[in-house]
Amino acid sequence: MQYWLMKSEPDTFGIDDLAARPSATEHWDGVRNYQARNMMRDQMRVGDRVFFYHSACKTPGIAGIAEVVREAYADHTARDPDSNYYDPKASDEEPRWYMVDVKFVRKLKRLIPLSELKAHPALRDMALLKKGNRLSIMPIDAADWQTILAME
DNA sequence: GCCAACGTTGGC
DNA sequence: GCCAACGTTGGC
Repeated sequence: MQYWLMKSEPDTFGIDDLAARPSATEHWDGVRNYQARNMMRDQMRVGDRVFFYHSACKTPGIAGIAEVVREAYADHTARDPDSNYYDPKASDEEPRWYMVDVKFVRKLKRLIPLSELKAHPALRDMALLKKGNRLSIMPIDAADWQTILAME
């Protein structure tokens, strides 16, 4: 099993929104970065655990835990001209963009802010903390996962 | 295939 | 709202 971190803007879709969905499950549409897409499509498996990260907000940080419940399939928003994520180069034969389904597991006891992650010596090499990193999906080391859970 | 221009992300 | 970092696009 693999651990991941996925970013979302809480003003648009936060951990509470995921929890409120039917079956607490939502498809993770709108990924439009090839590196993120490839990880999602090629490596994410049912049962993988995900840190739900709140980005572009007042206090960015890790808000909760989710679980992958369906592996990559075509992101239909790429075929919808009315969607913000519409991509004219996507087709039914060549979807180009993919999404997975994730299910709410739980919120952390408190949001663990980015500032605390940065301050933790053991997390120095985490991809999330690398300068200029803008990937919306990234793998998390098992050791880092445990370190972060211990910060709750 | 290079690279300048442009758009986006996301912390602050 | 600013701006650094990065990805993508498209002319040549």
